[in-house]
Amino acid sequence: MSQTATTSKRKSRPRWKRRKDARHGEIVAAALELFVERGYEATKLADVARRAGVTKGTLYLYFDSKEALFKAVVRETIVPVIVQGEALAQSFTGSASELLEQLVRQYWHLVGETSLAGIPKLMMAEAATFPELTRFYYEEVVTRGHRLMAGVIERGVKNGEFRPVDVMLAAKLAMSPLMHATVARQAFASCMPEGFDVRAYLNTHIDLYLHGIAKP
Amino acid sequence: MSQTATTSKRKSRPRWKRRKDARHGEIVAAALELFVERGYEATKLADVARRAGVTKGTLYLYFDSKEALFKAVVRETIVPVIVQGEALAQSFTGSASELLEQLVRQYWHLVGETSLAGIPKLMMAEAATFPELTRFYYEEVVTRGHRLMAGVIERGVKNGEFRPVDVMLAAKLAMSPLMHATVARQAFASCMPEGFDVRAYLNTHIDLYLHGIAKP
DNA sequence: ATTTAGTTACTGAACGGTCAGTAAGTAAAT
DNA sequence: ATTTACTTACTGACCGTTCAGTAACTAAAT
Repeated sequence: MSQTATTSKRKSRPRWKRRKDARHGEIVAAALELFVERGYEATKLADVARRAGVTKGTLYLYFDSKEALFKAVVRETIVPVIVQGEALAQSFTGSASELLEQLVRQYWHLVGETSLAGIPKLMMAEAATFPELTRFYYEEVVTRGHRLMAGVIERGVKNGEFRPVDVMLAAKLAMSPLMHATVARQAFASCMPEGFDVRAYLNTHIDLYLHGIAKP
Repeated sequence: MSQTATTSKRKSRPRWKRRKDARHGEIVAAALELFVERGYEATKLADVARRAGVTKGTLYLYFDSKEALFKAVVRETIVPVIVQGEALAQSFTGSASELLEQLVRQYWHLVGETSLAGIPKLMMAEAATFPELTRFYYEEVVTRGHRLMAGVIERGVKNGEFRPVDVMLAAKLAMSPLMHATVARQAFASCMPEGFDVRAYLNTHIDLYLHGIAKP
């Protein structure tokens, strides 16, 4: 114990910095990772804090409770994706088939292969525990996503590309292989050594689906 | 307080009964319900015990630990379903299209609308926490289910009913709308007042899928 | 039949580790 | 010198697990 613990000696760069603006986002990002990895209950706030580069007490300067942090994670990370999808559909000028394919691929690009892929699994797992958040998610993400896809299919039905179908059901069936792949990949990642070929899976889905719905 | 608590007076029926043979199954059933409702961590053994009609201590006469109980729940409830599916495929004599439709409907009959519907959601949610159980589930349920369906599709390809496709991918795509519906219904039950029409969903899936894979 | 000695399924209370939340104190910034 | 972002040390409740004790049952002995 020579002089290590002495604070008297200046010069050593500060042990921590004040970074008010950055903390919120960093904590949410850290929490997202851990909630996805371990689930809500099994995630310890001390671990979230460490991964975010702060200590537990700091979390409570930015979030009221563990539950509030969880809700922030879901609300702040998922909605932007839907907005992008809606923007794509808005600006697209090609056929309904092409747009449907674009949306499927964009979903995978923006969600399936990013850290957001954990959110659907997380919501499924914790839905019963947070009814109010679940309603938010169901309306602002699930239903909104289905409506987006239903609009595309309706376009296709109206212009004669697609058979007349229940557009809402057809929309759900266009999405469900994506959703299930997203969730299953999270859960069974360790069981799929060099995991299953997503590109081929998406191609086959698009192929089968468009054949299935196409007018004969 | 007339004479209720007196033990001196015989005739009052016993406060509890010895029912060794029934306990195991009753505890597993209670645990399944609660694990599905609340997730593994949030499920308290005291609640499991109460629902099973015993006390906490009794659980430890039948299971070594909370984790052991969880594993027993998954292993003992899900495997029989696969066995039934394989039996159906074995004995079936009609076309591949008809068998595929039968399997889809039977899955929903045996899993989707029974208490077993909670298991897939549970496994997705807790997979990361129990790697060894997850491997078991992935091999004995997921992969086995996919192989079953792949066999049916291969039949259809060989006898000319279906287009030549990657049978394993096509199998996954036949199952994924079912799996996703199973999980989503568990999670969003409260958000779907008088929930979505499963019969129509299945019909549309079968229709779109068989049109998609049929030889032109 | 009734007593009695023995077995075991089950209870209930207590223990000890864990962790969300808190508050007093410290150091960075202005 | 003052403010405040952040740390550190602490608390209280919760819950999985344990185990000494008890009540239900069994059958041998009378």
